[in-house]
Amino acid sequence: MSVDKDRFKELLRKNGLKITNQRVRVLEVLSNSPDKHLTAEEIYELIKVDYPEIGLATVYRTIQLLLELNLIDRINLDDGFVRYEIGNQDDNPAKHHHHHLICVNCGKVFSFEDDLLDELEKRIMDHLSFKVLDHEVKLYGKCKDCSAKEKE
Amino acid sequence: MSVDKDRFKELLRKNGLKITNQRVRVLEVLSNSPDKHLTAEEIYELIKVDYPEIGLATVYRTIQLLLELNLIDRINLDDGFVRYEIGNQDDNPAKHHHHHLICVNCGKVFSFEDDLLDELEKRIMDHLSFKVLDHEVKLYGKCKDCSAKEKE
DNA sequence: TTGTTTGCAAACGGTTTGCACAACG
DNA sequence: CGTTGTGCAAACCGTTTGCAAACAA
Repeated sequence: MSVDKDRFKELLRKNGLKITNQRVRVLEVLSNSPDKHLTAEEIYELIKVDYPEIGLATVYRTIQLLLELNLIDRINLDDGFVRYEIGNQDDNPAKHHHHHLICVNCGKVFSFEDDLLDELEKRIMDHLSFKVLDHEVKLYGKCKDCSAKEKE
Repeated sequence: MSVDKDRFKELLRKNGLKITNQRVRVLEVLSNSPDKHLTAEEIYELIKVDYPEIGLATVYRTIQLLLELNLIDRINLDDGFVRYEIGNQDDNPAKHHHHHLICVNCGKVFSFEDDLLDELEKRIMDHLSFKVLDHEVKLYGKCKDCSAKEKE
């Protein structure tokens, strides 16, 4: 997380952008809750606890910035909110977003890694001449807990 | 398409819903342009050509209805519009949505079928005890035409 | 200092909703 | 006829934007 922050500051400098308290705090909140899939509003509320002066618009603008710098990923669960999570730690761009399991019962989101899609991408490349650069996979179903509860 | 319409009318009747011109027309437009991934606004405009009295709110309400009846699928390309397309013709619910290839250059959307995900789902079931019911896969990349143009 | 960034509030835009009228069954 | 569906316009709500003040470099 401290590593993140340094990389972030360097990235800002490199792009002629200023290092502000607000920007650092947005990144911090996302770094400190990986796998939480926070909405803009949630990020805003979390920062406000220690830094009440921040504005929601700034959070949105910073999220935009972090997306452009490839530091965070956007997830859309089609529930009316766009969510964000800290991206891959390594520098390799355009590589291996993880996938999401969404419980249709309790709404919880689980992440997982799998390289099975590599083969799918190869197949598409061959059959359709479509060069796959990135992918997004969402699986909907019932999580362990909800399945268990159902049996009662 | 005429088959669709009959099945639709039957479904409406079965659920105590009324068969209206507006409902039939929304289904018709979607049936007549499979693989077009129309937005609500586009559906509205298409119907207005022959039926100018229709209201946009009715289109939205009918889309909602068609989703609940499992006759259409929702696709979100994260471009600010939700899109809709006619669903699987066969009656089998919760089975085999196709996947989407989205060209990051020209925005065109291609559909394809692949059952490779079945294995992925099995793997998840085993490892995470998560029961997968449905999935959504989006692959972003460059289509044949855009790749070709780039070489010039 | 000086150009970038921020907070505020107003605007935006796709979607939903309340209501009186229309029309399916 | 009674109940469901429709069109219209207003409301909604997450997100974006314009602008003057605040601040990093």
